[in-house]
Amino acid sequence: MDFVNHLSTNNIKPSLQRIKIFEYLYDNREHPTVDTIYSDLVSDIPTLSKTTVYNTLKLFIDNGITSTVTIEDNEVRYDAIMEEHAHFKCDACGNVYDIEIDMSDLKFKKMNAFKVEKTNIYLKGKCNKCLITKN
Amino acid sequence: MDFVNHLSTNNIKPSLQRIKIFEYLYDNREHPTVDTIYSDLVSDIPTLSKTTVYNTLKLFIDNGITSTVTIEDNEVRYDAIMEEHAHFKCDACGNVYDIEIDMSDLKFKKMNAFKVEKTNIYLKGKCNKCLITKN
DNA sequence: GTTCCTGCAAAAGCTTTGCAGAAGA
DNA sequence: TCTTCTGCAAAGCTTTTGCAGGAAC
Repeated sequence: MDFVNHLSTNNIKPSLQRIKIFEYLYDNREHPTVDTIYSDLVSDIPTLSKTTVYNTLKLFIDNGITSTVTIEDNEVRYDAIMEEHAHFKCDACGNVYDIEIDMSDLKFKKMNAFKVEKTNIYLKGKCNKCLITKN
Repeated sequence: MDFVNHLSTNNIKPSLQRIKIFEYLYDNREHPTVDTIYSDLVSDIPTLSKTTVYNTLKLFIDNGITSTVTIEDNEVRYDAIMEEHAHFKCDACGNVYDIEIDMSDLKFKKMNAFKVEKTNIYLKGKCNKCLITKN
């Protein structure tokens, strides 16, 4: 993926910090938190600050190239994939996985009067790896 | 509903604060935040503190009679209904509505290896009332 | 009397804001 | 040069913790 071009076409000037942060989000599909993003990138960009990470993520969200994942109450995670999909968090290992979903399967009762613009689906349980390890 | 009995059967000693907080949650289905619960109850119990609201909600959650709703990143809401249902938040008026849902309609791909223990579905859009008002 | 509950005050986190200097066009 | 971006420091919020007094049994 051409990150510079992707940022530019979404009205975001491709500064080094912005490129690196988006690249990180795109490559790390475990839906990192602000803290994780900062910690992992600060070795690469020693002058990086958390403020910039916050600023940049807000910019990405405002321009529609990133979305937030709040599968847990006390942590906000970030996701560079904008196609509709569900998130699954394993209670045991803490990893968050993407789950493909066909939204057309979803049928809600009493919804005729509501205009749904966004659907977020969060699942919790045990992932394959942890189920095998435990048994 | 007999709140005292409901708390007792769930191993929660029914103090005044606990009864009032659960009653409030049960009667106010707009899924209040800690702040709303505190503000609305402090006139009834003048000595009430937010610490107690936090303590009590944590106790309710630990004992399975309340769950959290994090439809928005920056606010945790609370819900006294434990049956599975979806939540719909109206962007316009900010209200959160309960939506009945038949979970058996949900089909996920690639889920054969995962053990799903909890499903949270959050919808956003415009509610009936706001759609009518706007047009 | 012993145990549990409440709530004040302080601490701890996370996120936002203000602003000055740096970088880029 | 002018505009935009970055990042330090401080402020603002929400939530948690420590602890002492109080209530219940």
